[in-house]
Amino acid sequence: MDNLDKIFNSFSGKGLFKNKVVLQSNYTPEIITHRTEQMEAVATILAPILRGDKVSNLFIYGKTGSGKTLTVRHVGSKIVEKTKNLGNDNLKFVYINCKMKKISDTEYRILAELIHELGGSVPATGLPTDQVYSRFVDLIDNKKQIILIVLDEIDQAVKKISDNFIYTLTRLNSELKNSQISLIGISNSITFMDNLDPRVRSSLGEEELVFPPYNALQLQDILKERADNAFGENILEEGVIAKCAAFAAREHGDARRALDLLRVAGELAERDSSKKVSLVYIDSANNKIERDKMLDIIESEPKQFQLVLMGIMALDGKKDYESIFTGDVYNAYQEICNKTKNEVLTQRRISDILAEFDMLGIINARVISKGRQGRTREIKLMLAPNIKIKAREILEKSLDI
DNA sequence: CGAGATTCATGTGAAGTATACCTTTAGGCTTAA
DNA sequence: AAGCCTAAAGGTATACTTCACATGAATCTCGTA
Repeated sequence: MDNLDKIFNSFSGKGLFKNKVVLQSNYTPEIITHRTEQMEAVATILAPILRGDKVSNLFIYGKTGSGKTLTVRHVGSKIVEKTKNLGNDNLKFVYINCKMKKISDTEYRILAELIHELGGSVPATGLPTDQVYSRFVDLIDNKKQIILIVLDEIDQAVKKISDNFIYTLTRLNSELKNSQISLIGISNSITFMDNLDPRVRSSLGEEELVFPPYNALQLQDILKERADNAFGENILEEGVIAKCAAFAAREHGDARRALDLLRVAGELAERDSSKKVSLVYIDSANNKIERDKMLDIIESEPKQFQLVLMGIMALDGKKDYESIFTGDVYNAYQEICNKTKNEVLTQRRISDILAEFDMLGIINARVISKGRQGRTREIKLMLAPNIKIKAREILEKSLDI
């Protein structure tokens, strides 16, 4: 039997999964475990919508994977359903994730996305921003309705743009004759509100809600709940769920992470044509997730960013480099540009690119002063060895080296 | 020997430039009555 | 005459450049004990 047969066989038999969708991150379960309190709180705040009243703006904190998005969407869709049952269609529920790079990292794009979600359309660029606002107003204000806008990862948006975007949005209410806008902001940084314009803070923070992270036991409950649907009988080895929960609990109780772990572990086991998901698969799953995330980021980076990264990788690990400095990176980068016939950018720009890599966690850079030898960034490549190799392959392929 | 002054290599902010799109508008051409 | 197409004019976003100034500790300088 050759390898292909083996691969196909492992898929043709009944796999380990009964229903894999349940473990995917965009799946919305019917029952949301350990979040009843928060759901009720959100519901209470949103309830006035049923009487057609405007509701307070809501602000929600909580670490990633603490069920914020899930809860809000769930309550949102319930309330939309409810209003429909009451014979109204005067509620629009719009969910926007400000972090998805393609969609929204400028005021313009968020607005465009908003309009798009509401059934309108705007070009990707070109209009004066205030024109876009007036289009938005036109679109909304043609009848009496309530617009409930959820801005997920709002801290990202504010960081990239500025907080008067939110201010404008809240102020829009005074321009609207018929409809009303309510905002729900979701953020995973607790400190986010602190450095906000006071006016914005007071208008956005009319109601606040904190989602505490799940602890390991709660994570276990969530995992069990879903694993029952996702896997067949007796597929999971004893302690698998506990281990997933423990891993995720270590990462500030990230439920999404826990589910991913379980799913990937299942996939790996299946690929091995194992009959069971055993504990070791969780470790490999953990590595794989880490790696895939990084490699995805690297692959989708623009060309110049990749060139810079290539420069860093060329220096990384060389004996004569105790630590890497901006100037070294710039030289290596120039060399690579010349070799690959790419345009060479200024050092100023490279400085910004390095700062962005730092944000992404691909490198760790800190500004140090070397006295007479001036000031510079001390750069460390933060990729695990096995990732480095893969990353290099990806870069070479994409840069055509 | 110690306090300031210097200095280096870059960080960082502001403002400007080039390019790629977008809308609006006006003029010219086609078309149908 | 109405309708349609096209090109020019006037905007914006994005990625980058240019210019100018800010930094902060090792090192130098020089007065003093």
